[in-house]
Amino acid sequence: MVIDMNLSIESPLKRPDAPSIPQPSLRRLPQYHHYLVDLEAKGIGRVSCSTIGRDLNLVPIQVRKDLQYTGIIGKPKTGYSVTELILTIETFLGWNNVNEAFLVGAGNLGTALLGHERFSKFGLQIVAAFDSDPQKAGIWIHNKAVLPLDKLADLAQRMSIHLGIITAPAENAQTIADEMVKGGIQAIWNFAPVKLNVPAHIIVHNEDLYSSLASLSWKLARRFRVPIQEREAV
Amino acid sequence: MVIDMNLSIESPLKRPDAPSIPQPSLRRLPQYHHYLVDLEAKGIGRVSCSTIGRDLNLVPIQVRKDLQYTGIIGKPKTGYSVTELILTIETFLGWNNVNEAFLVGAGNLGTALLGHERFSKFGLQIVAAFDSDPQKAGIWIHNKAVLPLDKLADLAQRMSIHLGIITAPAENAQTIADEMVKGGIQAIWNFAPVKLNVPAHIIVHNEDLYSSLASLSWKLARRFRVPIQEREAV
DNA sequence: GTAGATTCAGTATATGGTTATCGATATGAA
DNA sequence: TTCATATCGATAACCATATACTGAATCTAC
Ligand SMILES: NC(=O)c1ccc[n+]([C@@H]2O[C@H](COP(=O)([O-])OP(=O)(O)OC[C@H]3O[C@@H](n4cnc5c(N)ncnc54)[C@H](O)[C@@H]3O)[C@@H](O)[C@H]2O)c1
Ligand SMILES: NC(=O)c1ccc[n+]([C@@H]2O[C@H](COP(=O)([O-])OP(=O)(O)OC[C@H]3O[C@@H](n4cnc5c(N)ncnc54)[C@H](O)[C@@H]3O)[C@@H](O)[C@H]2O)c1
Repeated sequence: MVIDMNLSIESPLKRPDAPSIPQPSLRRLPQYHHYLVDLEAKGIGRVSCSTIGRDLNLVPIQVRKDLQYTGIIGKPKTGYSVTELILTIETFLGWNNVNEAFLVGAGNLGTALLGHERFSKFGLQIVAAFDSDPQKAGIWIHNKAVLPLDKLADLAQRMSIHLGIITAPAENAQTIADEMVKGGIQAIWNFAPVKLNVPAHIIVHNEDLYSSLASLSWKLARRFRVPIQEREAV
Repeated sequence: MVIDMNLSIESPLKRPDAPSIPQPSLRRLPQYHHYLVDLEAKGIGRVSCSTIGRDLNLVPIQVRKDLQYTGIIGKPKTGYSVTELILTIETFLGWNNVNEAFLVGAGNLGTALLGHERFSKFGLQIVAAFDSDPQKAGIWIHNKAVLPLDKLADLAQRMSIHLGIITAPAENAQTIADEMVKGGIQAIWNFAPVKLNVPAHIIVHNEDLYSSLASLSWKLARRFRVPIQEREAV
């Protein structure tokens, strides 16, 4: 199983396919992309790592390193073509090709994701939702059909869906993952805070908001608990 | 500004307060917590790093390292007391104290967060929402009042709110952050995919779903693009 | 056209986090 | 009690990533 929990919980037991780009760099690319799209909208044609670094609070060298992984080549003194750079990043990330996805768990979070049209700009197309709640099966949310869960495996197979999104309660996530695997889904974006047991070839990407919350609340707690001078010294 | 973008975009220009615990370890703690709560519910009283590692797909040594940061002390041969460990993690993360928060942007994502009661288990209490849309100001979402944005600064000050959550469109995020700072808010959980400019002492934690999506779609793209043998070799 | 400044690419070093090793200690069986 | 085993805590080695350095390329200004 290719686990990647927010960069931090990649299974150290086995690393079958070490990435050709560091995870941190990979995760910075969308930042650059967003920034570059802004630049392009402003009519700016070329940009250097120094400029990007200044605007995004990163050291220029790191920016250059990150961009190098995408294969872009820049010109000394002038930097990179903004348009070319955007395209290179999009190609590198596979944002030019559409990934059709099924979402399971049409609750609070699921509804939010279903309603997020911008995902389509980044190659993500949620084509249908599934829910075990009979009240929800049959309704439409943000123009997407909500179907009963037992239809998933068959449909995924017939529609060649490769990506599954889990936004159901943690206790049901494993069952849902099993169903997805049965349907031939290759990758799972898991918003439930549990470790999924899936076959080795399945890509699992855990999106754990509690991890973030932990980081945030720790910092906040430290701020109000620890005296200033001690905080600086740590 | 203490920037932490998903572990990966911490500003390298200045590191005023290096953490006494590595970010990855910090982000793993909620995992352990979740797992331990399960164990406790099953009536299991003691647990070792080996067991945790086996169940969570981590090497035991890493588990031990992570737990050591919290200050817990275990007993050789038997491991740690589950209850004590849970309490230690909660205390370490500040989950015992309540963080009251304001949320700005009562749209898709904002509504999902407002409806997530489990946050209260982890010390996060969203007490009110704000929205610039006059249609939304005045209504209630998940039992939380939605107020006009211009009330934020004053209310934050009077209620001593220290945490702000931004779930508004990217283009308005900066304005909202400014307003939060004006209201004396100390930390911002930012779901909009932009870099915020705030004073140095403000903690900013960016939650960038697009980063995750990038990581996921890159892996997926690579899987379908790159031949197997090449993939293994990288 | 040349000097100087800037930035790129490639290589090297430093840092921080992960993994391994070692001795110490608690438990349970002989 | 004594021995075998599992696990802890601390220290050390290792690896991935971040940062620094070097030389070449390009532009601007004179
Ligand atoms: N909402 C948030 O802000 C938030 C924050 C952090 C984490 N999460 C996580 O996201 C997940 C979903 O959260 P939510 O707030 O949307 O919950 P929710 O209760 O609003 O929605 C869950 C949905 O999943 C459906 N469901 C339950 N079991 C199912 C099954 N076996 N198959 C298909 N559908 C099933 C339910 O009918 C419901 O519609 C949870 O795991 C939660 O921990 C949510
Ligand atoms: N919904 C998702 O699944 C998702 C996924 C990834 C990222 N995001 C990000 O989260 C943010 C919100 O997304 P969303 O889907 O909830 O958008 P949304 O359009 O549904 O909601 C945005 C809300 O913010 C309000 N708003 C706009 N300007 C405001 C201002 N100046 N002050 C206060 N409120 C204001 C709007 O009235 C609206 O209610 C965006 O930045 C988006 O990029 C959302």
